[in-house]
Amino acid sequence: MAEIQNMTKAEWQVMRIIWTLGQATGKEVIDILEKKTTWKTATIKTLIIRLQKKNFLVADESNRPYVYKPLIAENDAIHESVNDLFDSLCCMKKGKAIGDLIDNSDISKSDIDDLISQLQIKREKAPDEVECDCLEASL
Amino acid sequence: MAEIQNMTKAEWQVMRIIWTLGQATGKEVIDILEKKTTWKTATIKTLIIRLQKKNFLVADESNRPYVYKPLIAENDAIHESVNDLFDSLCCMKKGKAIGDLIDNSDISKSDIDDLISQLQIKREKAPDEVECDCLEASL
DNA sequence: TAATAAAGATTACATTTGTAAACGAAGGAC
DNA sequence: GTCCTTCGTTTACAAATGTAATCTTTATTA
Repeated sequence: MAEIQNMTKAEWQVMRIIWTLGQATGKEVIDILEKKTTWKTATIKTLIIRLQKKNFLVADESNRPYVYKPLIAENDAIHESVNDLFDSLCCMKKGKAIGDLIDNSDISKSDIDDLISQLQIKREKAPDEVECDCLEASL
Repeated sequence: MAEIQNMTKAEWQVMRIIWTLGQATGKEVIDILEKKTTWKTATIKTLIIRLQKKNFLVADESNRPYVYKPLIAENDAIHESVNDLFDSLCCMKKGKAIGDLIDNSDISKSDIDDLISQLQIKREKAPDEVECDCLEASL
């Protein structure tokens, strides 16, 4: 039970809108995504339906048009997907990968401050070396 | 030309081995992955073939057994895939997402030091706020 | 050199994903 | 109340992916 499926990139775009608005009708999602993408209405409808099947969205059907609400918090979804990707990286490379992300992301001063203090604390117990695990049995 | 395809998670496991070894025969890859996974030999062979078709691997066929070599550097592949994921996140959330990754990754002291100084430099020009772009046309 | 083992190539098939058209039901306009 | 327009549901279909068996060629060994 509690089928863990994953969200595709296309589905993710739909979720972003609903997360940001808190909830949304199909039309709201469609209007926004037709500006952001080249997708047809029908495509977006399909994505909404798939998100419901995957239990990422639920429709409030008490009124029409239906109002869709997220069943997963944006932060949780981000946590899942980012860590899922990092799980498949060589653990020796993760530090540099994070550096690469920092390079390529806009981050606010206050977030930067948080990251710096987080790193300072982490540093105390950090190992001198992280060993590559690419050839080991585990996955 | 220069078809940009992406590496699936399964394919990524194959590449990790070849990156780590520098190059490898099919048998080497198979031996390692049969320990790490439940995949059958045939499955792993398929993955190797697909990686060749996608131009991530090339086989040196001058001798048998063939020796497979990467056509993309591990760091470049990591760069591609992490940034590709981050591209679809709400830009306001990226700082916290990085914090989450730091929490969940083992990072060596020296990598942490590098990250801290990188952040200190970045801080100078960092904005006070990063605006959410989830509803904007752009993608 | 005939038999066997190993390595590589071909084929297979279900599921997921991208992308969308067509169809049916509800609500609004006349 | 009938007609049109939304909105939601069903169906469609190709490409990618996970997962693997089988066939063929090369190498090894008796």
